[in-house]
Amino acid sequence: MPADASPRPTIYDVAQRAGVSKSLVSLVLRGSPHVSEARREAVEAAIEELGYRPSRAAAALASQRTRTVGVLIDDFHNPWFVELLAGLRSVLDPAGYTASVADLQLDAASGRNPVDGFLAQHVDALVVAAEPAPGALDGVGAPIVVAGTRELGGAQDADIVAGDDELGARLATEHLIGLGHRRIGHLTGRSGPGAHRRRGYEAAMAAAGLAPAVTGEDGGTSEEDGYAAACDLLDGTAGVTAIVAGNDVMAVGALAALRERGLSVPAEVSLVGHDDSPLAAYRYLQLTSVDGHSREVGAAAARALLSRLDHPDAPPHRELLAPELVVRASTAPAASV
Amino acid sequence: MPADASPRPTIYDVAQRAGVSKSLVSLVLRGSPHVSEARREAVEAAIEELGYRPSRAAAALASQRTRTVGVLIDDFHNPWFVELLAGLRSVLDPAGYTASVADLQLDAASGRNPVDGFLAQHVDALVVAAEPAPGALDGVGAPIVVAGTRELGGAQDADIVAGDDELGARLATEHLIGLGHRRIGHLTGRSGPGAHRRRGYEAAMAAAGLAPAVTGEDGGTSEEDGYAAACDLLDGTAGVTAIVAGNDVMAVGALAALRERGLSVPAEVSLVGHDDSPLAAYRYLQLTSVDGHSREVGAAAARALLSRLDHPDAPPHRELLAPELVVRASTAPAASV
DNA sequence: CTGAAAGCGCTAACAG
DNA sequence: CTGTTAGCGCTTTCAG
Repeated sequence: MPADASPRPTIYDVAQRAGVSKSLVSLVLRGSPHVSEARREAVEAAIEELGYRPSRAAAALASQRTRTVGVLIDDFHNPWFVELLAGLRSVLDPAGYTASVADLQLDAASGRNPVDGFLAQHVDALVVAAEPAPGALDGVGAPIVVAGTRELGGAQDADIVAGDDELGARLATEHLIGLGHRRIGHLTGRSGPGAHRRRGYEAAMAAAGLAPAVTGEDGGTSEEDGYAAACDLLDGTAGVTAIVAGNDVMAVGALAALRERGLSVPAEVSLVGHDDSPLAAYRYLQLTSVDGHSREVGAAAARALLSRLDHPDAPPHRELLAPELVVRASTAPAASV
Repeated sequence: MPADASPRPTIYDVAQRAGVSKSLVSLVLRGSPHVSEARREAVEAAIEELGYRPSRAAAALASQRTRTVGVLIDDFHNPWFVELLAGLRSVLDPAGYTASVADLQLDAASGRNPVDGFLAQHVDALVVAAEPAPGALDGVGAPIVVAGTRELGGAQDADIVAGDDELGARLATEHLIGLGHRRIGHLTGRSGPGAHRRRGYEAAMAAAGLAPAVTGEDGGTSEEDGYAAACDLLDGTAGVTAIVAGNDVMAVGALAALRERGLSVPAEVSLVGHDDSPLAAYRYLQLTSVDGHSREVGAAAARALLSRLDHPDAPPHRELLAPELVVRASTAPAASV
């Protein structure tokens, strides 16, 4: 008999070793309550001794479900997704689901369609934490929950869980107004959250009877874009004493623009970021920022997903979580002139 | 024609629609050359019309290989992995392999063992871009390549591809020495790369006949740790005019410590980071940093993986890529006293 | 509660 | 080049 290299033990081997039938092993694996204690232990012992690991592929094929949910991230470079993912997993894991993550940018770079990948993988559901191209989600059979953003790429019946970006920007702006600032600018950029944040800023300004000043509408949301938008703002509008940036990275860009012009933060100009990323907490930056509670958003999205899986025909679930302003050292009362 | 709900089309449906046998469809899928042009087109048309997607699960089960490689990341918060992953995928994708990514931190948080997950998934190989706990890699049947670090968690026969951290730190230190600095400190931290970087720093200092000053050996490698180590260095060693930080994030921590002490960068103290992360390139920071070429490391690791898959018994492959110093605005000639 | 039997959708080894 | 034949390892009826 040829010495087989390492024939992975199968459920069959486990059954034999434990002296039971394969079905019983399968039941134990799935945690069925209809198994006697003695047999369960025998099976578990056999599994342990053999180093047996159930084959996902076989299980998926037989059960027609993978217990895997695909998570679509926009860009691994934007650390925003980490907390979101942690939140998702905090409820998906205990429920026995596995998260499979893909990055839109990376997939685009290799000319792949991540949605196709997930479909080939037979994911049971999709979490979209990105703004997919319109139509990219068409024909996905699985349930979809859009997390962290409110743009559904044509998936009209998708569930949505996101932070209330509009409210977040309003909080930031009101904080500045409360500190006595009157000429407050906003750095925006092309993106779903960006549009909502801008609206929040404008609403707060209008409510206080102040004139809005927005720059960056034609740009993106990177550090570079933040720098450019801040330059436009500072050079175009006189007497700005406070800035609401579209996100933390843009705020760091603004910091450079301010320093270039000899304006100190927060003595001369106050600055608020958005996302409360690790960046904002760095001692060297100490950015006041809006915490969107992404972790909670992730957890809520996962709960929505689970309930959708149970009730495929329930009406779309739409949930907006309230953000919170984290005040650090980049904002201060307006200098009394 | 009855409107079928959505029984995913199978290879069988495709065959029928194209008027060929299932085997032929399978051949087309695998891109076999032994198929006539006409039939290939018929099959492709049928696939298109039906919206057919091959089932990974079935393919994996039947072929006993998943064409998937598991990639173990240390922490999604550390953006270092993004380029590494991009490099990996740039060669894995064209070869028909899929990368499945797991984060050690996240998995630990949910009490999961990522290696187990990959094994259950039947990955064909493992890329370890992290420092796994000793023994965590025991009993993995699949080939392992350690990427980006040189610590093999007990996987003695693993292939290794990494940046030459020792050389990187030497380059950084020599750059500073070349600028006329004599009292140069180093901020280290507990980590594999950290140890190598420290050695590089010490070697360069010794070669120049300078006394080393290292702090942070008991800490980690975060911004906070960098701040603490910098405080220790500045308060413990008089006249430091340059600092080699263990990484960029630590360098940002050091920036805070320097500012606290009224020391300006680079006029009074020069600072070098490591990793050339996006952080270093921010206009507001402009950190001179060591670029480890992670993208290239990733690509090389993937190549090593592919060749290992072809030659399971080849001797271990060990490859160290040379890093490069990126000079920005945080370093300047030592003030002539 | 347990065992037997029938596939899930695909690949692979052959014989036409 | 094509069709047939077996399974891959597991879940799932369905009888015992």
